[in-house]
Amino acid sequence: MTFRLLVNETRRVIADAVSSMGCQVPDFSISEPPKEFGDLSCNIAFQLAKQLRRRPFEIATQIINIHLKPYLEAHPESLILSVEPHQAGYINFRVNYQRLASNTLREALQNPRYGYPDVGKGLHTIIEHTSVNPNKALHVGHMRNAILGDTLHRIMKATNHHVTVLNYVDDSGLQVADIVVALKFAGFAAKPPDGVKFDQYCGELYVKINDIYESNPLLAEKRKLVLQNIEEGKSELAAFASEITRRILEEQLITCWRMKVRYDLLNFESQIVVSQMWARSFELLKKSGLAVFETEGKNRGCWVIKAHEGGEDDKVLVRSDGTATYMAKDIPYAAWKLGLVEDPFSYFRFTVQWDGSTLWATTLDKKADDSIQGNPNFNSGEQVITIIDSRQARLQKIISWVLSQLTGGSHNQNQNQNHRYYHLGYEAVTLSSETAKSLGMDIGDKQFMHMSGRKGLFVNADYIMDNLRSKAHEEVKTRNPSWPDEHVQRTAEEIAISAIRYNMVRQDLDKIITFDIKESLSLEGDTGPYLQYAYARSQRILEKSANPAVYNPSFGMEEQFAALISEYEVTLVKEIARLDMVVEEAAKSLSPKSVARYAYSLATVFNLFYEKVPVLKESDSDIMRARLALVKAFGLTLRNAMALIGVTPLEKM
RNA sequence: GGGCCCAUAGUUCAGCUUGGAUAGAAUGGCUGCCUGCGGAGCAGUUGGUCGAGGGUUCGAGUCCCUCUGGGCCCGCCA
Repeated sequence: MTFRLLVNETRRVIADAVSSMGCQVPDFSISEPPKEFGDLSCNIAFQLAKQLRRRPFEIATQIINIHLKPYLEAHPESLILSVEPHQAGYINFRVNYQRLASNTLREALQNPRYGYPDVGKGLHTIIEHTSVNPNKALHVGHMRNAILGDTLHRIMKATNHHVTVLNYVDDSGLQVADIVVALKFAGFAAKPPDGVKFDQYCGELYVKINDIYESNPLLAEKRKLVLQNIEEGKSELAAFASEITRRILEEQLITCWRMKVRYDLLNFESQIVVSQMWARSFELLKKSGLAVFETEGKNRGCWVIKAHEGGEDDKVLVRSDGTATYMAKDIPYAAWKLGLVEDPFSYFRFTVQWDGSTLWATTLDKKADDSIQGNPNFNSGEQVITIIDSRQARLQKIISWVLSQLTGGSHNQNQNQNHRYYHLGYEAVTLSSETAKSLGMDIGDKQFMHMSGRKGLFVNADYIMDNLRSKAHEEVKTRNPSWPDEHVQRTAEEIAISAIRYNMVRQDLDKIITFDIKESLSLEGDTGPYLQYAYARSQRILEKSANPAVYNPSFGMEEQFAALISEYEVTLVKEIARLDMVVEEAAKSLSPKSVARYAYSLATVFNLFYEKVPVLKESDSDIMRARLALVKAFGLTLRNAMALIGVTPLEKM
């Protein structure tokens, strides 16, 4: 909190100074300079140089002498200690470090929600992620989606958004029919071999049956029959299909929960289809003039969305035979998320998840409704974020535009702040040349290969987690030979999950992740376990300190924080002070990676402190107490940052 | 043909939204540091025409334009 206070004060003081000089206040930045120049730095003099036709250094000197120094004299309570001009033209500030340390550490020690600013003010935010077709097991590409979505959910929740997480289940498509054909008509065993999860088994059948279609037109015919049955929804085949998708879905959820991902609601496509939501949405589109019936041209007889910007084509919504296209089917769901159509669903408790929360599911059976007491209010989001890979960007852009028209705002100008639909896209996870080779694909000179579920070219999510766990198991075992194996297993699993979660969020969304099985096994350097290790180290110090009460803030030891003056302590305090600004930025710009970056940086700064500054071996007991408080505050801060990215704090590892 | 994204050290990436002080990590290679609060760590060293060219600016990795290379998208499929 306090770093923000410092920045705010600095910004305000400078703006006041400039306007009292009779100048227009231009855009200027407050940033952290290389440390020899101070704690904060301002470029205002550069920005004014042109307007005033004078050298930046002169301007900086004038601002300081005439305005800033008198301000500091008049305000001894300021967080700013001193201010200096630099030849180059910067205005450099030094912070009143004792004040910063005491404010920061007190806050970090006392506030369990330290670093979680109220950005959302309760804004209802709907996040959809995962949404894997229920015909296969998750692969590493799905992991990126689920982990990204879950991390975003954690960040939004921490910043006081009222978050609802949706997982969309497309249970009525061709991919589902394929599994039914494989099990019913192609002679594959109904049960997977021992040790193979049902979703994984079906994923294999999906590959095989698609191969078989090419040489067996009879089965291809069966596929059409099955699809028809599924869509009509009454037959025994349809019941079988829904049984299969439910079983696959349950297996997929086990994998997701293993990654510490959670949801609030499952939406089933089949129910959206029969709920009449499409018909209602279509009425809305017609009424608003967004859907246009074509009487001539290549789309004659279709309802289309007209192109509204360059480079786009008209988009067919309803074919000339009256059926809705794929994109059209997404509109009612999106409209439902925003509360633009009446909610046709009842809700029932599907199951309880790993974190104790209830996972709900939609149903059209009113008698099955569990939601009478305390209506969960899943839809009508004020802000809707849909996480799908960037290949869908074009369609999502159209949907987003259509919805912005329906809510009466201009999407681009955010005129309607209360109904916002965002597509959060991210680049693909591809396989490295080495990993592709291990799957039997030689890709020659290419750097990477795109995965394909249908061709069987993918790396299974559970396989990766198992691999990581066994690697972590070895490491834990050698370091803790006396631990019971069950405890080693549990710890190894936590390390594995943290490693993969960190790995999936640490880089930017628009960067392709080239997944390499061997590289993914790293537990050193810029990884999740690095954070856990720094945390565990801090906890060992606290555990070994003779009197745990020494870091209790109620001892009135704030003045003692002034003893934390080595550059390592100062750097650590300043890093701790930054968390809430980082989290705010992450929530506003939907940027999970910023939190990962920060956590890594915080852990690095602590490791440096750990190396250079003795705590338990310090002979001055006042200084030791202050350092213990710093270590405690660090641990709490890192823990809060790790919680946002789903990296588990471990006492020992 | 049209649209979107990427290009920074051998490799994987920060930094670009909001231009500013010697471009930072990790990893790999080489070298040190455990009778010391946990060596999953720390330190040193190696390694960069910030894809190319132009422009704007007092100042460009960052903004604009062009080009090159790579990826994705553009159906009355889903």
